[in-house]
Amino acid sequence: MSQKVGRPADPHAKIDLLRAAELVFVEQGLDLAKVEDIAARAGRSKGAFYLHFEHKEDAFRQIVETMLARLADCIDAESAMSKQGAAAVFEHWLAKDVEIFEFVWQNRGVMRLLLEGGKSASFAYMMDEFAERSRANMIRFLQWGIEEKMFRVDLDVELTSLLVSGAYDRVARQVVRQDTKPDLAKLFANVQKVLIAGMGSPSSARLLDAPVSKRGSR
Amino acid sequence: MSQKVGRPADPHAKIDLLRAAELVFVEQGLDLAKVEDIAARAGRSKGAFYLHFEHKEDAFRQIVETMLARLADCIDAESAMSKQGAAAVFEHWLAKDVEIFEFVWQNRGVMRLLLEGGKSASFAYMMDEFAERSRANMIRFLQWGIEEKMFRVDLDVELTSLLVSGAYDRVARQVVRQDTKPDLAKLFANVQKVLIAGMGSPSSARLLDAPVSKRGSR
Amino acid sequence: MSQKVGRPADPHAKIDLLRAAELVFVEQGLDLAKVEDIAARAGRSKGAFYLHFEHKEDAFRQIVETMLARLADCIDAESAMSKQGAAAVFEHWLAKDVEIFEFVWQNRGVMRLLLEGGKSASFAYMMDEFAERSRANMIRFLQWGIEEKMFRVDLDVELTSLLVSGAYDRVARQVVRQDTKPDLAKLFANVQKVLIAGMGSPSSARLLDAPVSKRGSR
Amino acid sequence: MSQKVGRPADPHAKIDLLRAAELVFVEQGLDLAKVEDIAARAGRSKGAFYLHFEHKEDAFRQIVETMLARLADCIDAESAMSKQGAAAVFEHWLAKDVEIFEFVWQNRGVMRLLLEGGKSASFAYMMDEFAERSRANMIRFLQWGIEEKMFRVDLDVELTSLLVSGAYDRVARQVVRQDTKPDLAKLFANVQKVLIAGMGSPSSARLLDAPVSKRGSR
DNA sequence: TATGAATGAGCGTTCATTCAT
DNA sequence: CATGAATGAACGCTCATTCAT
Repeated sequence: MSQKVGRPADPHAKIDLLRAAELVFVEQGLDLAKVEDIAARAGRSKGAFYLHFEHKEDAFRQIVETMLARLADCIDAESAMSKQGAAAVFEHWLAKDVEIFEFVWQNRGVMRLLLEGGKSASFAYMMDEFAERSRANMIRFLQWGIEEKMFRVDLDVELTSLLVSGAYDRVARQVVRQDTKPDLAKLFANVQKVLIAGMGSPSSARLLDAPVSKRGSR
Repeated sequence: MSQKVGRPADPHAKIDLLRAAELVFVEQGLDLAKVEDIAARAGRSKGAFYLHFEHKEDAFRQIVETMLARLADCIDAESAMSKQGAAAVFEHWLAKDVEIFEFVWQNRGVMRLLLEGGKSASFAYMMDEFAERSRANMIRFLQWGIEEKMFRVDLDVELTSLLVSGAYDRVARQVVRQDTKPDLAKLFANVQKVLIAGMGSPSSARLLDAPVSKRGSR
Repeated sequence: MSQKVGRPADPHAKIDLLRAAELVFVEQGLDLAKVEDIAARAGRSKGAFYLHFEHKEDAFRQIVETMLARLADCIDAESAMSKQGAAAVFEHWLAKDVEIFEFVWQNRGVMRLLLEGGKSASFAYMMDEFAERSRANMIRFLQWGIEEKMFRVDLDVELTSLLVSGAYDRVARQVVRQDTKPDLAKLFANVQKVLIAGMGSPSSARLLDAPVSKRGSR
Repeated sequence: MSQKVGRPADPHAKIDLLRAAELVFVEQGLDLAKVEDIAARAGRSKGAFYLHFEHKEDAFRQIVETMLARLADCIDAESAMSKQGAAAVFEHWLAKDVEIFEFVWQNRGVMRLLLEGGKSASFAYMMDEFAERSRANMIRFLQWGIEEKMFRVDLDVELTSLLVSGAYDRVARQVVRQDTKPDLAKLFANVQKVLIAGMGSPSSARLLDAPVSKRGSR
């Protein structure tokens, strides 16, 4: 039954290495990170690193993919679109934002790496794919919201999705740099307000409906 | 005071080198760019490069700083705040956006490098500084706009400036990747509309004014 | 005296490993062969390898030494010198050649490795020792053959042994590369003919007896 | 006229490196030779090595190719086949051998490397090609010699060329190992004698003409 | 000033060998 | 005896920077 199994694999080895790798990648970026540093930080040998990863990029990919997959789960799951009534939708949307950014905060090391471009050419595609996916998500949501009369009928969906995801992006960048966890509930309640109501006062908003050429005719 | 001016070397050398460096940095990223390539592209020698720059990063810094300085000029110059009336302000704001993004488009190579993290560590700080500065600018503008009743009195200035600059950021990222120049005037007219009016339909907007606890009419 | 014999491990282990090692060495050469490959091919562990061999080179040496020892046995055994009459000697010599090259053919993998330099430094000495030994053998044979009037009395024994062993060497190299077994009997009958009769026509041979200075009848 | 040429290339650099490389390759074989050793022996930096060679193998190839090309020139030039009369041919052949082995002696370092298999898998092909070429040369010579009645009419050309080139090979191996230059003229006069006259006494030679089955019928 | 040859630190990866189980 | 995880020395090659001319 019991196979001769030799020195049993240290079950912490890979985890230690991944953790150390995350730290080093975050600090140095993929290209500048030294495998030796990673191994040393994990209290392992360089050889141990190559026992668990094909090469440096492999470790990076594993870290990033794992995190993005979990984030994607978080984002996709149970859409606000099933809710009845604007209030419920907004409430759910808010809760979702809080949940997502909770995750972002927990993983702020890698998230920061990703948001700042991976500091490396060859992995931008991961972030791009993810961004594409999120934006597609948002476009569906906006279209549904328009049909539900929750959003303005004349909303430019493409552009809005771009602006909104940009806005979230920046919030994420801000959050991942914070040393203390911000009050996410409050933060996103406000974000929602700004997004939904816009910046303009009622009079300003009305102004925009006039064609550009007429505006200056004060 | 320097008596001996003489022939100050080939006055084009540095310019040639900077131009070549920009191309190579954009193509390869800071880390992967080879000084030799830069020199060759400039039709100069490697030695000449070190006659004009301390080291590779120095050239990069000069390129980026120059560009950001010009962009900052573009942004700061003659503020919308001097205008009378919302319409005029919006018009000026729009013109400004177009102008800025015209510049961004012209310099999309380096801009892209910056926006995507330089494909390199350690230069994020430049972008950060620039972003900080732009955001300060925007905060001033928002505050002024609120006083002028152009923007909602209850606008969260800090947060809005964050969201808006994030939105612009993303638009910039989109623009620098395009192969053909987008219609900036149209683009930013729409951006303005979304920003000012928000996403929500009137009823939605009203809803947000109620305290969270009251929203669910359940 | 060792009291505890017990079960002396798997008695096949070393044999399996040697067999596998031979295959891998032949395929990859000493330097490029990986201990891991050898172990895997033998269906054993890397540790097992080091239980039986000091190090990689040790296994290689054992393989080669074993083979050369068997080949030496083959060569030394029951010399032609005991035969009566040139015909019997030649016949025996031929039979011996065939036997030896039969062995060479059977072990062409390792033989090739050796003949072509082991694809590796530092093992030439084995081949050298073996060659030295064969040549000594041949020198004795030549001297005996001269005494027996089988070979020319003026034969330069040293040189001839060199040339003949070189010739055999080359035949061996040729044989170990073949994909199908050559007709050894025919091959070595011809070899014998050439060696004994030389290349020259009778007139040419006579010519050589004249001193160099006299040859040109000019 | 005079171009700015920077630090002029040290004209000895490549030569020094080639010489050093030759030594190191001869001592260690291609695989075990360290670029660092080569550079150090040449009194140059590692970088200098890569200034002149693509990679280690490139240097090896240059050394070997250069030498084989010169040797091939030596071998091909002005064939014995143009001579009239066996005496003249043999004389020329002898002179040629001496010339070739003079060259071999001069280049005994690399020659030894080659003859012993390059101690490396990947360059055997060079030696093979060369050997093929030499043998083809010899086959032509043997055929011509047979027509000219210089060689026995029943000579097995294929086999003889193999044996003879093997014999020369071994002589070469012997020569390149010597510490003092052997008397090549004397050596090859003897080689010629053995090759032409064979080893056998006249009676032995006659014996071989009988079919194998009849030999033992004394 | 300008050149480009020369330098050498630096790093990813392999694999023979060791050793805890 | 066996196992196979762990170790770390070793090395080819690159390229930023220096320096002789």
